[in-house]
Amino acid sequence: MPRVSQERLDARRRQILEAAARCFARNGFHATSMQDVLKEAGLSAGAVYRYFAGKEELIAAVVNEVLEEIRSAFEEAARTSPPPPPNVLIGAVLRRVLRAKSEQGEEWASLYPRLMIQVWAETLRDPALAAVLRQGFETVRVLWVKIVEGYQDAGMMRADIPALSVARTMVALVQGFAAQYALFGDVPVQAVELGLEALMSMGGPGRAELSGPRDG
Amino acid sequence: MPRVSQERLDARRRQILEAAARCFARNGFHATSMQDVLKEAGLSAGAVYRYFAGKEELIAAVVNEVLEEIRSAFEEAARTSPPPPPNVLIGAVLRRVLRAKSEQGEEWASLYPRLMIQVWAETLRDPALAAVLRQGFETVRVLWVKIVEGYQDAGMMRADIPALSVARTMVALVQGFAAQYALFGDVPVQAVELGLEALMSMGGPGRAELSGPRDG
DNA sequence: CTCAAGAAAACGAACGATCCTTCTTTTTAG
DNA sequence: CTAAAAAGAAGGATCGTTCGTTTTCTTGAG
Repeated sequence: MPRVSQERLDARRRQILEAAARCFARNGFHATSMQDVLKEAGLSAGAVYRYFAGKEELIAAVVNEVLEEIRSAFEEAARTSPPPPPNVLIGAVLRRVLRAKSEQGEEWASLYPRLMIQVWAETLRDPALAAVLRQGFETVRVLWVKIVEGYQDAGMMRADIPALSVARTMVALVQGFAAQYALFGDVPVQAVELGLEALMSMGGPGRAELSGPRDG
Repeated sequence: MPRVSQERLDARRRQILEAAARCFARNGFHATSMQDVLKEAGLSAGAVYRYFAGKEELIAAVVNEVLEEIRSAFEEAARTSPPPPPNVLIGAVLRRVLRAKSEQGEEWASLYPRLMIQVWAETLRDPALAAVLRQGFETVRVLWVKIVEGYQDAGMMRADIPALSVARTMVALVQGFAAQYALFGDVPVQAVELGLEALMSMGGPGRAELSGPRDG
């Protein structure tokens, strides 16, 4: 049985996957050709097609890895006990995603944020992927809703606002900052942490006077 | 001079542009073929190529329209006097972008959010577009920094945090919510407004005790 | 008002290029 | 030495674009 060792197979597979991920992060799924991936991986077509049935499967593999990474970042941050305030929580998720370069030490810090945007774009044209993403966000939201309810029960936050809305807002903040990071790169995570902290310091504008910066 | 009337030419051009926008929002820039656009517009290749030199120019035109729309949404909201609190400001931007369907009454409410994501994806592979986007966000941030400084000067917000960080955070919130809207569709703008209002009610967690949900 | 003339606008088949994939051959590992 | 793994040229399909032809629309004369 002259087959090659299993770790060698796994290594080849990961080599291809990471090369594809770099290409996709650079040019998107549909603007990168198979030959781009082959060149980036330093392999031939025959080699790659032994590990992946086609381009779609390659895309799916990268997408799944990205989603798994992001989902786990949200969940790990949510597992922190006691639950940190929102700005710290959001900072933790972002740092986790940014730090998660390739499995090995890798160059590009914004690889996952970039891939995340590509995944979003792909989600718009693939209902099945949209369902997966929806499910993932649902899971995360459930976790974060509990944390928000914790804030409210402890009297740290107004309790007359649905926790779901707050959780969605916090997730949106993570998404938006990650997008900024992917697009412009030069944004420290501390900026959101501080920015949200400042917003949190504004105190509820009561229920009636939303528009007056001063009251008379 | 038997040329056709100018409005007819403009109408054709917009017909093509809107058809392309719908296709791009549905499938992304590089996964939609020219024939997809031709079919959506109900025109032939010869007709389309009389108005646009090629696919790249078509993409550029759609991209510019999207960026213009979003930029103006940010700027119009910033022009409100007196400056509303952050949650209202953000809500205004989002409602403006969501309401801006096609020039004419159109079907898809999430057309611009969808295109925005496609534009982000394209930005990752086009440095020139990245520069344009960076410039646009820079302009918006300047406007919003002034508003934030207004909050701080009025004593509504902690003044020891850079206004730039707060502005970036608010923009990130808009971006993130728009992304959620494009991806899942079923999110009312009110959710962010309320969510941020709740976050604003948390009161600054001081400088030392960030982790304790209760104090002893 | 009718109608023909001419130019612009639209058509759509066809071309070269590129894409993804396959398959035979060569190399490599056990 | 053998079978798996990798190579790389070739095939079929699709892409963006061009270009010769047809249709449409404006204009000016009758």
